[in-house]
Amino acid sequence: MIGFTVIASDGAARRGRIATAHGTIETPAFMPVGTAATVKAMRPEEVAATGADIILGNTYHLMLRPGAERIAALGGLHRFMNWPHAILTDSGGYQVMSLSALREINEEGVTFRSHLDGARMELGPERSIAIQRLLGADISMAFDECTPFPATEDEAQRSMELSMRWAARSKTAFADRDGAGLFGIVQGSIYPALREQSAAALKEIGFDGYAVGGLAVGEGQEKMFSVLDETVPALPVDRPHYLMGVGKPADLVGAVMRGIDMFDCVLPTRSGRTAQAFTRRGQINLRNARHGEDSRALDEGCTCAACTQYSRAYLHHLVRANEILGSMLLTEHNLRYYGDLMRDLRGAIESKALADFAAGFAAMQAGGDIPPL
RNA sequence: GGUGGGGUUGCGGAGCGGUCAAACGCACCAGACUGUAAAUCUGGCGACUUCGGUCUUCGAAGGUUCGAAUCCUUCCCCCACCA
Repeated sequence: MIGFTVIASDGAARRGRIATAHGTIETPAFMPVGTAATVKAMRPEEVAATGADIILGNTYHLMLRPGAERIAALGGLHRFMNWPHAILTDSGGYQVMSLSALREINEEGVTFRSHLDGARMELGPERSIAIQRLLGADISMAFDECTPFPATEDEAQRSMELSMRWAARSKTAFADRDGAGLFGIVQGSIYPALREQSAAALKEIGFDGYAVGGLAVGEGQEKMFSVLDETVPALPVDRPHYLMGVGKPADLVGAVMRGIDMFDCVLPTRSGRTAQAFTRRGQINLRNARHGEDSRALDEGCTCAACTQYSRAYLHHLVRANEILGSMLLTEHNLRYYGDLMRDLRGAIESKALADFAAGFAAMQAGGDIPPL
């Protein structure tokens, strides 16, 4: 059981708090992704300093290496990776899609061939929940299939219904405890009727929070928003709403306005390693030659180390030279930018100024980067 | 001075009579990344182009041939070993 309190709202947007065994999560919240028990290129204290109250871990990756039992024996994931704050673990459902070439799916669950060494292993609702318990997750996710896109309505329905049966088994397998919760995941691709059925099925089972999955998989922002418009109102208002795997800054703003409270996405961390910076003026590729002699800050409105202590020219050099510090600084900046964006969204909701904030945000993003020197 | 090996599109390096504007790697110019098989992947990379082609390139200059980066001659450089 985890607590959730809505302390302010603005339109469909909510400003809330989630209470877990490892601290409070201020929502709307962005959760950096730490798949393999590390937010890549970042030390945990640096991750926390970007404003993150909670990060993600991954059932599939951690069961392969180093193994859930080993992590449990070493005191759990929080202690293992030295992250004292909250952790949400993904169930492995995303890997059902992303590793589709390496798995077979049936009613019972999924048989994976390890991407590391080819070994066969089974993962289903019961095992996934057990692993998340061993890891010590504050928020566990129901085992689901992230429906690929595009999917016909028939395919989406079969996939969603399987996920709903798995959701019920996940709930049964979950041992409720103080400060820890289990979230269900709405599927149904881009079909409103399926989304509605899925939400109803989950509500019937009863979860501590409700996630929207199977989005940002190629359908486009407009379609994603329209699915949210139809889906979020069908979710219990007194429980957190989590949009899985999303997204770009503009996706977050639009989704918050539609009632989403939590996000996770690899974009800020992965892009940090591929020279892409998210800034108040939009996306910037630090690899581009135009930054080579630019002594200005990456984002003049940002207080992170990359922006206050280093120039674009230096970041460009680090990236070109393939230096690890480049990945570190850009990841830190991206996470800080995401953290700042969420902080500002929370403030805007509190002061009922979200629409204005969103307009200002869009104008800044559309304005583009500062002109080259 | 002698013997041998070599000079290829920014660099390294294939090619050794036609299918060569010339493999591949790097560098360079861009693009993509959305519950992480990702410090990854994709495209471009002589010039011009009405996108079908046209033109100029493989140290230099001559030559052989229907045709030369590839064969011959001379010259200019480089490397290794021997004096």
